[in-house]
Amino acid sequence: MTITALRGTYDILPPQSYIWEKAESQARKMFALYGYSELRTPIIEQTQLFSRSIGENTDIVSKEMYTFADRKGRSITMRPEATAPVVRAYIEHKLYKDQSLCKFYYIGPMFRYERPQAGRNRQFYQLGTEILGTEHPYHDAESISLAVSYFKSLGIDNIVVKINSVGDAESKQKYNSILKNFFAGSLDTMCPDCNTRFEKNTLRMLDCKVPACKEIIKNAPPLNENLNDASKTHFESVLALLDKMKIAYEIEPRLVRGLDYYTNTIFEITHSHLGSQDALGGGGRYNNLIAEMGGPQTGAVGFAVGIDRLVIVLEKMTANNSTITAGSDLDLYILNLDNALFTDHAELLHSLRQHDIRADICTEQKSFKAQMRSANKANARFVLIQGQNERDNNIFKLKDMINGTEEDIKTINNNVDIDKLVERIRQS
RNA sequence: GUGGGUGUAGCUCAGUUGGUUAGAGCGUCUGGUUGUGGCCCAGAAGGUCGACGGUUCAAAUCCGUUCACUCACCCCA
Repeated sequence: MTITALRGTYDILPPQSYIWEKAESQARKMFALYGYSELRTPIIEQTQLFSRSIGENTDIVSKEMYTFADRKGRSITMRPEATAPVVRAYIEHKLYKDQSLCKFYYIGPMFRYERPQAGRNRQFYQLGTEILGTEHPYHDAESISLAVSYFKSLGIDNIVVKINSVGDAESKQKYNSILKNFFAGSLDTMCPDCNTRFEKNTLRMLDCKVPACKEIIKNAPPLNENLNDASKTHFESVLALLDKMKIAYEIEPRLVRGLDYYTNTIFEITHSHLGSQDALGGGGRYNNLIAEMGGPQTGAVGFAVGIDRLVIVLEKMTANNSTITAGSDLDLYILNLDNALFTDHAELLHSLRQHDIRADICTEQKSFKAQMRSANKANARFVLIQGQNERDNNIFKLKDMINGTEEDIKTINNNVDIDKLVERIRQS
């Protein structure tokens, strides 16, 4: 039996890899534009980091983590998300001492042990940002506007920004008890999931899709009417900034996220071309996490984009119009017509590449026609032809593959004037 | 973890009520007069029919088991 990639993991082959490169390089451009610096954290961390930050009772921690014991019996987990590691690094290196505000971005693989489906894998990729050391509503709005601008810069339309506020710690706690009181009487008519959620994460009952539960949820006291003044003001400021930036959004009072650390603003960006896993990105504010993890009491906000899902959308776009194309074309392809000349050609190839000419050489001894076919397949702009005939006449032939013409390039002792040749190739 | 769908050539897929040597298109390779690509034409290579077991004179086809892929639930990016 041949060895295959693990379930939920996959190889990214060309030409698909060009789409990934494009998505990532465009992200780096946008992050630079908005003043973010890259922060790379390890893929493995102490298990505690995630169980404490994301929440012991969340789905991610309770059933989806890649956790194992290392050779000394320590519990190690492959990161299921990047916010906790970034916060850990922020605290570990006391970055809050350098400046009041830190703006970071990250790009890399994350791991969750789930059943794979459209747009969901066990090793998946995220790019995202975190702004640490701020409670200012502007930074909530900037996170959203950055994500939206990034998608637009890739030519993606049809995105929907969904936004909500879960309020600060005080509001969350208060609303939680209001909800418990409300649902307590109806538990026996609600689904098993809702019954466990009632104990572990009451907020998420609002998100249930079972029809019978929905009926009951409809009459639940809405989240946004139970925010305290500070939370309400913060949320309104965020919305006002989005309005100023002309970023469209939908307020989703039932939007709840499955990570415990969120406070105040939470948001999600969805796209209609995706399957049932339609969230292209999401994020929110976490004002208490840094303090809970042993840092100063200071706020932060961030978002993450699922690159796998983004690539799905981009692929569907390129199927219609080819905005993003593969780019492995050659400037020059050197034929191999006579073994005695091969080392000369290899030497020439080497110096052409040192002059930034994209070039390659045929190493197979096959027919002229077959070598020309290879040159054509490699999408070479020019083909360099030299067999014994040309060698005897002290020339190379340079064939233009677009119009089919050939010209002679003079050689002395089978050396060309490399600068002239480079210039000639660049002209086209 | 639960449920549905699908496994035949490198890729996309045909394959009759079980019946000779399992096919097509695309791709690959080689030719179409001495050393010239694309287009066209010809030919070739390439398969343990996902794996294992069963029924049968005979299985890609029927049955069982298993694995993988895929979609959905849960949840998330």
